[in-house]
Parts: sequence; C-alpha cells; structure tokens
Amino acid sequence: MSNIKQIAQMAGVSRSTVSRVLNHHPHVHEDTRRKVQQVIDKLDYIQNSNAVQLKKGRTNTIGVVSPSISHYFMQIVQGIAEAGTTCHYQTLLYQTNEKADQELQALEMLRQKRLDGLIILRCGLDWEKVATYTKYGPIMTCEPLQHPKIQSIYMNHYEGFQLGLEHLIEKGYNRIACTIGRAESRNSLERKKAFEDILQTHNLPVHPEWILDETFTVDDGRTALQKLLNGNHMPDAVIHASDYVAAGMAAEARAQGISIPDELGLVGFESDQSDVAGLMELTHVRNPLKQMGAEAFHRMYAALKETPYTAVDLSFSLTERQSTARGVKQVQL
Amino acid sequence: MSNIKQIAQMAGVSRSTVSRVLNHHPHVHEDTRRKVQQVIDKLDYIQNSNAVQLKKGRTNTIGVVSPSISHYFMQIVQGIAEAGTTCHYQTLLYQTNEKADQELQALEMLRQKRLDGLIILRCGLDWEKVATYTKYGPIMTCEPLQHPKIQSIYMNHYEGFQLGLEHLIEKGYNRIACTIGRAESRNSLERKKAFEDILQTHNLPVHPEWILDETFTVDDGRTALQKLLNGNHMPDAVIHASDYVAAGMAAEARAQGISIPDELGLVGFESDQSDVAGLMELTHVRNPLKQMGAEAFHRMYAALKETPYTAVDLSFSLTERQSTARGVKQVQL
DNA sequence: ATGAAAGCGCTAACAA
DNA sequence: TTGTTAGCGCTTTCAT
Repeated sequence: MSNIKQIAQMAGVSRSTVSRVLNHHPHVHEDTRRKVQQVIDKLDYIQNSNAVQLKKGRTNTIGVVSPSISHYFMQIVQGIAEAGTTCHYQTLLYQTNEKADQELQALEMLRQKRLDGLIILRCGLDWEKVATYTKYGPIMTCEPLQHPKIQSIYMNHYEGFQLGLEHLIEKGYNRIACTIGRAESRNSLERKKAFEDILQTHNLPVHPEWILDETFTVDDGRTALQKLLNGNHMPDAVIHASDYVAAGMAAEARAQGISIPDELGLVGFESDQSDVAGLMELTHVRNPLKQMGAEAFHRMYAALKETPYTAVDLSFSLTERQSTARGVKQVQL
Repeated sequence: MSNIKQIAQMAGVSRSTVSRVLNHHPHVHEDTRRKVQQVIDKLDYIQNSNAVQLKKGRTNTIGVVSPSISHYFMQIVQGIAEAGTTCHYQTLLYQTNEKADQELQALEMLRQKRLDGLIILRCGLDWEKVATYTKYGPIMTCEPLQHPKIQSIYMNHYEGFQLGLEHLIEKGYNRIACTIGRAESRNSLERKKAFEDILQTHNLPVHPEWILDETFTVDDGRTALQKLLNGNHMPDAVIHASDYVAAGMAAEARAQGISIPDELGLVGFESDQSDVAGLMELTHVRNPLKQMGAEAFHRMYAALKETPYTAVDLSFSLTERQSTARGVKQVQL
C-alpha cells in the first residue's frame, strides 16, 4: 500500500504538495501537478480515508436508524441514500428491530465521530435522552416531533386522508367508514380528525362505529368488513390507512358477494410500494416516502454545512383504480 | 470533546495506561484501572474510532453491494447485518441501481480501506476486474460464480423447483407447466433442468410450450394463462418462479372461471417475503434469503480472521396453501 | 505494572 | 509556488 510519503519521494516534492494535488488546491504549478499525478497513477495510490477523516474531524457519513427493513422504511432510506450520494455522503443503516440497545448504538456512533449526523426514522428511546446527543452532531427524525434540538421531517396524514375522502365523495359515496392503524398514534389521530372534519363539511354522517382502529393486516381487513356487516348501518365506502387492510376487505367482500365498487367503494393507502393495490385493483393514496428521505437528507446537509435551507413541501397523490370506479363497467376481479 | 491525553492527565497516568484500560488489557493494577475508569466516566469520554482505525489498519465494516432495495435483496442484507452485529461488524449498504459507477465506488471504498471486505449481491462489472480488488480485502458474492478469488454463496434453484414439483405430483397433478424468469439466467436454466428431470423421472409429459419464460410480473402471470389456454393442451398445474406471476395467474384463472386448485394447481416461489402468496392463498416454495445473508457474513468473517470455516447448507421449504389443496373443500377466495 | 516515544497517513498553518 | 512542521487521537513496542 502506497502512501503520501512515497508519492512525495518518487515525485521529488514534499508531502504537502502531494496533498495539494490530491485535494485540487489552486496555486500548484501545472508541471508539478502533472508530475505528481503521474506517480499517483503509476502507484495506483489512493488516500487512506481514515487518516483524512481523523485529520478533518468528520466522516462524510450519516447514519439512518430504522426499526426494520420493511419496504416502507427502505423507501425513505433510498431517498436519503440517493440524495446523500450526490453530495458525497455515505449512508449507514442501523436496523434496530425496535431494540433500545441497537438504537443507542447508533447514537454512540455519532458520539464516536463515526457519523457526522443521524436520521432517526423511528425510535423507542426517550427524546430527551436522544437530544443529549445533538452536541455530537445534528439529529433529525421522520417521526412527528416538536423538539427544539431535533428537526422533524414529517407528513401530515390529515391531507392524505382528505385526498382519499374527497375522491370518494366526488364519486358519489355518502356513507363512508374508515380503518386506521394504531388507535393512539399521531398519524391515526390526524386521520381520524380528517375523517370527521371532511365528512362534517359535506354534511355526511359520522358514525363512531364506522371508525375501525387497530387494523394492520389483510386479515384485519377481512374482520373489519364482517364487523361492519354485523353493525346496524352498512357504509357504501371505506377508506383505509393501509393497502393491506383494503386488500383484505376487498377479498372478503368478494367472498360475501358484495360488489366493488358498486356496493362498496374502497380506497387504500400505500405506504410501502408493494404491488398489493395494483394486484387487487385498489384506488389508493400514495405516500411520497422517497422524496421524504431526500428532504431529510437535504436538511441534514444544510445543518452540517450550516447553510440556510427552506423546507420543501411534500404531498400525497391519489391513483384511481377499479375499487372506486363507480358507474364504470365493472371488471371481474 | 475529551481525548486520551486529557484522561491521562486527570488520572495522573500516561496515555498508554489509559489505552490499556480502554482495551481491557491485563497487567493493569486494579486501583489504576478504577481510577482511570472514573475519569473516563466523569468526562463522558469515548474513543475516536477514526484514530483507532487509522492505527489498527481496519474498520470493522463490511460493504454490501445491492442493485436495489427490493425486499428480495434486503432480506439478504438483513441476514448479513444481523450476523455482523453479533461479531461487532458494521454493514454499509451500497445501492447501485445497477449502475457501474456505483458498483465501482463500493470497490474503491475497499481500496481506500474504509471497508474490510465486500459482499456483492449482484454486479454488472466484469468479474475479472472485480477480482483485481481482492488484494485490498476479501470479496464474496451471492451470485452463482466460479472464481478462484471470489467466494460465491449461492443456492441451487434446481432443488427449489424440485420441491415444488414433487409436491404437485404428490397431489396427483400430472400435466404440469412452469413459468421461469429470464430465459438465460443461471437460476432459470437450473429450474428448467429440474422441470425436465423430475417430470421425466415420473414419466410425465414435458411439453416445450409448457415452459414459459420471461415472466416476472402479475400481468405476465395473467398473459401466461391465456397462452396456455390458447395452446393445444391445457396443463392441470403450473409451478412458478415467482409469487407475483403465480398471483397473476390465479387472478386470471378466477376471471376465466377456472377453479383453483381443482382444475388448476398453482405453486409460487417466494423470493421476497411479500405477502402476496398469503393474500392469494398460494402454495409456495420459500427461499431462505436471510440465512443466506448470515452465511455470507460468516464466510466473510472467517476470511477476515483467516479462520477455517465449514460452509452451511441452506435449503428451500414449502408452504402448502389453498392453491394445491386438491380434494379438500375449496374456500372461496 | 507503568511510561516514553514512535508512528499510523494525512492536512494546513506558516515560512520561505 | 513549494517546503517545513506540528499535530489529529490513538496503539504499541521497548524500556524501566
């Protein structure tokens, strides 16, 4: 392994000059530059970045803390990594499996200066504790959070639900139910609020029994439909917080002989770019996760460079498919 | 930020002694150790790993080159990362999007000593070129490859197809077709060979038109069924190289009023732990990707430590569901 | 059991 | 424009 000293010797210059060539400094004579470059090429020399980093006090690496490698989070990670690459930043992924010790490990890496900054997608740790690490480098999160020391890049799910609801209403559905995920999560509360607000605005009924929480899986979707069927009133449409739940409800509806979209309209919510909605011909709202990751990185970059940065607004989008195609010839699913 | 010098001063010892405490060396007096440790704790000191790495000449980090963040590859990555963590190794993910420059970048990281080793999941580069980098650290791949300098951790897909085929035959299907992916990929060739071998062994017909290649998506599965229906002979079962293709065929069969599993048995192939097979009640063969990742890491670790290691055999498994449940009461999907 | 000192490979003030 | 020099923070012989 060659080093800067050897290059200097062979080129007959000092190490500083080699360093200058390496770092594209101005004020290096063209002849010298060329001579040094020749030796560099000949020896196939490359900088030892440990040494560079030690000297410069940074690593051009940011860490990303993710609870899992589900497509949901990986979309965000991809956004971060792609944006990072263009700015010559590495992305180091810490998959925690929601374990506190894994989360702490990532924080410690920041402290050890192996990371210039940290983006936390989800974290079980107390935020005050996390905040104590901001003295070692900037920390951001993609969870909704209000904290003076931790920036939050986060989408308001109110708007996502609003988009889906307005689509349903436009299509003429007027007895609308919804499924949300964890009852008490911030996203769910926002969805619930959107649900109530939008329906009220349109003078549509809001039945408490039409808000079904703790729904996550395909099976939950099946069960949810049964609950609705056993209730006093049956809605004519359901908006979901997940494509999987929507898919489950679609499958169950088919089993029960309920026609989609005529008797029941369905809107899913894509949060992981699985093909489920396409497979089941489900209209759904899309969460721009990759853009969110890119946004997180750019904010991190600005913080690192102490550069001003204006946050970009991210928005949901809706893809219309068979499950709300009312009045259109129904294709057999 | 405190450093070893400060600790040494405050504890009234030399830097070497602090280093010894830090690295749990023997031959440190218990009193000294305690005294030093107190100062360390008090100052909230932590090693600068750049300096440590510079000194030791390694980084305890291995790189993983993946073409995408699809669940398929991420499963392998997760296996690598989990195994790595237990051995105190970091995993750095390079998502290449199949771009040569991204692949090269990962190789360069190895050369720059930012990585101790590299695991290449997929790579478009010429393997001879890749092999030139083995002088900077061990390189392994999860692609099938015979190369003196690059180890390959790889599963024989012959066995996977065999498993599925034997299941179908056991269930009494005897006119079996198959879909494979890219016609000329190594995996496909192995699958094709398995298909021909197993059927011949059981004296079952092998129609060339029952081998459908270039099938990847849900839509391909739909089209494949139509092709079969338009052919001279209709099989009574189809084994697939992908759950998505199988799902598409299932959906199309339903649309055509073909009963699954009675008129048509279906076996999928899970290569990415999506829920598609579950959603569509598909029997399928599972690829143990995570274990494969773990195996790759352990081999890498052995190479790094120059320790002998015996390769572990990985095997496919089959999950039986509705789509081959012949003779069993059929559940309405 | 402990310390002194050299050096890992590099960068950047400062001097020339 | 180039060289000299002093570190960055740490580990590790070699003495003692």
